[in-house]
Amino acid sequence: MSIETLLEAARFLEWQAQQQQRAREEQERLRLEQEREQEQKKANSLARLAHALPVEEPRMEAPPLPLSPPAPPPAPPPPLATPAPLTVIPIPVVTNSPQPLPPPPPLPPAAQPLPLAPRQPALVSTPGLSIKEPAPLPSRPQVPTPAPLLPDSKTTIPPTGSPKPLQPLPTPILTIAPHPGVQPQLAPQQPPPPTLGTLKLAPAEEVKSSEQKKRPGGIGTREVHNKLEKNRRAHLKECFETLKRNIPNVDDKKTSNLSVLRTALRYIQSLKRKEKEYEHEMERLAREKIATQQRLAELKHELSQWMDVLEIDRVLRQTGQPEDDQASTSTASEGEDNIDEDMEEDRAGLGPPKLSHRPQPELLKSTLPPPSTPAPLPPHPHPHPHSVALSPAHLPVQQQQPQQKTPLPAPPPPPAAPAQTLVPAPAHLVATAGGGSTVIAHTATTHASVIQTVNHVLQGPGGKHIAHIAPSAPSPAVQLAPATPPIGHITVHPATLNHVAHLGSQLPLYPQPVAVSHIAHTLSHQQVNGTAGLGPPATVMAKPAVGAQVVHHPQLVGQTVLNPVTMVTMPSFPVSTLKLA
DNA sequence: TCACATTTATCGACTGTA
DNA sequence: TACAGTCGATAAATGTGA
Repeated sequence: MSIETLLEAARFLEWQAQQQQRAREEQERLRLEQEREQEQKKANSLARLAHALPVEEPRMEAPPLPLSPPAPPPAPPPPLATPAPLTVIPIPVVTNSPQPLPPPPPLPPAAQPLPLAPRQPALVSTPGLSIKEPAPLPSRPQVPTPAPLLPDSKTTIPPTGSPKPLQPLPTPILTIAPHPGVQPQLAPQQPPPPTLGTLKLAPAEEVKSSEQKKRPGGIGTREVHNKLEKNRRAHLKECFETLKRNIPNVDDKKTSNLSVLRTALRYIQSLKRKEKEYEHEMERLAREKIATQQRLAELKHELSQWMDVLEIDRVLRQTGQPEDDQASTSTASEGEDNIDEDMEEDRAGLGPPKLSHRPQPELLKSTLPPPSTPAPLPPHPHPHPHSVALSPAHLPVQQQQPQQKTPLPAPPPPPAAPAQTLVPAPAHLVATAGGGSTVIAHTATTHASVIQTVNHVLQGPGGKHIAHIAPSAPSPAVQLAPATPPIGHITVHPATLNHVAHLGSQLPLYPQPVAVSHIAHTLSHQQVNGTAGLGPPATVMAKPAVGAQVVHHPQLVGQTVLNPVTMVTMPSFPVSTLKLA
């Protein structure tokens, strides 16, 4: 059992390779046979036809049909393809031969009323000759077409095992129909060429055997059985040879069947091992591919974020450059002159009508991240420059400022500020973010602490300058950007503060006085960057919402305020986003 | 030439299928 | 139940190396 299975398995593997070779051989042989038959035909004159018409005609017809067309060149290709079928066919041929024979017309003359006559030739001829010659003819045309090994192998297996397979063969191919009748005839002709050792039986003996065979329990059955057994052994031998051919490094003749089986077993096992190895390799490569793709996606995502940041910076620089000059570029060295200028600027920037003209989109755009990338910023591995401004690290700098109390003059309510002063200064903040201005942005819930910090820095007499920012509700900034998504980072511009102050005065949202403290004109970018000397004394402007107010902190005059402080109330957003302690 | 191994042939029994 | 096919046992034939 196991041996056969192994044998078949190995045969299947090899069968493909051998098919072509055998097909060629078979093709050539078929050609030779056809030619021979044709020659014989020709040799046999029409006169002979009278006697042998029945016998010869079938021969001629049968072979010619399949062979004639291929004979020139074509015949070989299809039939040749199936070597295995050859082995298979033989067995079926024998079995079938008896049955098909009776029907054919040629038989009647030679054979008696009994079917014995027809059977004998078929039986005798088929066993020996049929095994290789007759079978190949019909089978080849069929097999070649089904190129795939499996089908062939399957076909081959059943035929060998039982006659039934033969029937399928004839059915599929027209050639088969003639085949059964022809085979018996072919057998007699081919016996000489076949060279199969099986043909020991003389025709006469065959006849006897057939007759006896018909007798129940007679010798004929024994002979038939022997023939069948011989065919079976031949087929088995063929299979071993096929298997041997498919096994590499096997001597053609010095290996016994047993050694062939052992070698085949080892070979199959090695192939299985290789297959597993390749599968594992494929799995590994697949995993690597997935990991690489994930990494690529991450890098792309990161790159896109950076591109967004760079784009924002670029826009800010383009739009905020003037503001830098006006607001942050001013230095303490400019002295109180700057204060006046700032005041004027602030006043100019507070104009409500101007506010409407103010390019809010730019402001929003500069101050707020694009809607598309709102959330990512906080978690972003690389903190945005703006976020640096929020870093609490800046607060100490402010706290280090001299704590001098300065009376806060009550400035008159700021007139409507021109829109020009509202130039968004995010660029300024960005530029100075590294070590410059500090923007204190906070929500309503956190602003108090910020204010305290500022007050601490600006501790003035009476603390009148303390800014008070509306605790809740949308801040002016929010109003500026009502539809803005949650803010990931905050950028504040003095001009915005102006807006805040102004809006705070106008909007009823803040019943309480709203003030924005802005410490500006401390250091220019250059100063911050160390490219310029200390500027004029710092000034602190407190701009109460109700009645724009600029608070001048003389205590900061002459002080180097590295981090201009601006405070603004931002729309509420997760406290976690605030980096302020 | 002999011993051994392998292959081939034969026989009987068994199994599966129509 | 008959038939076809398979399998195991046995003997004969064949091939090969000492």
